[in-house]
Amino acid sequence: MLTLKLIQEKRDYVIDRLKVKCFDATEIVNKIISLDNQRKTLQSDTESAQKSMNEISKSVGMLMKEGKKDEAEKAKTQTAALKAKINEQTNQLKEIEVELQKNLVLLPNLPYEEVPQGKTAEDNKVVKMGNEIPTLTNALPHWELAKKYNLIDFELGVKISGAGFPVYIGKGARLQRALINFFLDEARNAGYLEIMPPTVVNQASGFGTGQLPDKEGQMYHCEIDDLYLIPTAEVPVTNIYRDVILDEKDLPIKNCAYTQCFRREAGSYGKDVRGLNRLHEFSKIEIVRIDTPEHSKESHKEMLAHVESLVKKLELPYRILHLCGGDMSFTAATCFDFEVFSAAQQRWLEVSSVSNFDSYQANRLKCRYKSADKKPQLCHTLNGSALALPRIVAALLENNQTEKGIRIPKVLVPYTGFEYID
RNA sequence: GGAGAGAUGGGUGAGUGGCUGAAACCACAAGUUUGCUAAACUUGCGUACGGGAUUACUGUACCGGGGGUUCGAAUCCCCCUCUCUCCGCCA
Repeated sequence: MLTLKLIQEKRDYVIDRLKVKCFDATEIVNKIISLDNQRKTLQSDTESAQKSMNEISKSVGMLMKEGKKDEAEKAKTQTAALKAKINEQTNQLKEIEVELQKNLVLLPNLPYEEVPQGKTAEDNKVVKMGNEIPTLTNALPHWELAKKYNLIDFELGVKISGAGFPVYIGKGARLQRALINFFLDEARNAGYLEIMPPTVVNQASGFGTGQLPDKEGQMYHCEIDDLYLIPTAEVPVTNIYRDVILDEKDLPIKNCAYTQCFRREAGSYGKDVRGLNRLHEFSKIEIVRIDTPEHSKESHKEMLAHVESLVKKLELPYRILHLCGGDMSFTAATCFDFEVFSAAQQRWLEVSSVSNFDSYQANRLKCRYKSADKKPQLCHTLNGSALALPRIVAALLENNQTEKGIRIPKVLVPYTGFEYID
């Protein structure tokens, strides 16, 4: 969430910036400012009452010690009214703070200046394209290829779990493992520390990264234990730094993690969900960075370069989109999507989203850093997929189908141990 | 699942009603000394939100969370959560 300080000091700027996200913040911002001002007045008032109270209490102690019982009793009688006042005001303060908090979480993150104007995915700006789109004849979509070569059994998944939980078999399973190892190795070579986090998290973690309370319905929830299955490794890996004050010299922190990801995808159906296009469970390697405000943009560039190197090495036709204000997520300050072209479906498939959250997420997480003799200040957090497997697999299968089977990109062969799926 | 113990600052850990935002030690930072390193010594070292010339300084709150008793609570009482140990079960 945005900081109070920013809203107080740059009211008009905040409202103006949020217009890029097609969000009219005027009302909420005004409410927040008025609540905060009330809070300040009330707080000063309450604190001065508390001060008097503390002084009286102290004097009672002293008088008792000196054996002046009568005077002590007399002092005690002065406290009742004060106490009532303090109680009442403290309750009011709490109410105001709750209300303030409620309003604060309603405001999306401010988009950076360079974010394109626009409302929908149509307005996203293609900033780069790479690798040739292959021209295929009689190309099969990946779900048919998966059947033909016995790589993925979707029906079996339905039997065991339900739609959206495919079963990978033989070379299909090995391809998964190869991609996971390839992506992790690439990340490690780029300086990321490998983490293997839990895939089930508590409420506090869900709140920290912003899935809760707004996107509650997107996560699987184990009610008995009140735990959530993670929709992305971002959740556990970023929450490592919840309520943490880091040392400036430890930044930037660069972590990566492979996890299974679980998404309910409530409400989506139709041809978009065919095959591997949209799943309830899938594998993803995520890169996460914690950085200083001064360096986070540089970090973001490096992450984009890393993700681009992956799709390049996999020889997949790709394009990079700078998301417009309206299509960006609630929490992002700027975001680039990577899409690969799936030649049989003739569609671009999103395989990565690389975002800078500025201090928005850090403010929720209370993730701060400290330099020499300065006060702690909020970090910037960033993350991106590097990469999500299913759509990569869809594109690999479709684009590389040949007469003699499906060709594995050179860079993956050491990982798969085979050059063709046939 | 059964039984017990515990939760204090970055860490270890003292503290059974006021002089405790909190001893001591460790870690960390700055300085002094020594030819370097090390050692020794000195000093400093929590967070949040306020007030303030936004420097100095200063107020309030915070000892797992919430409530209560009291003029006054880290300390007493109640509830909750979590952690640890032992037993059982088990990958």
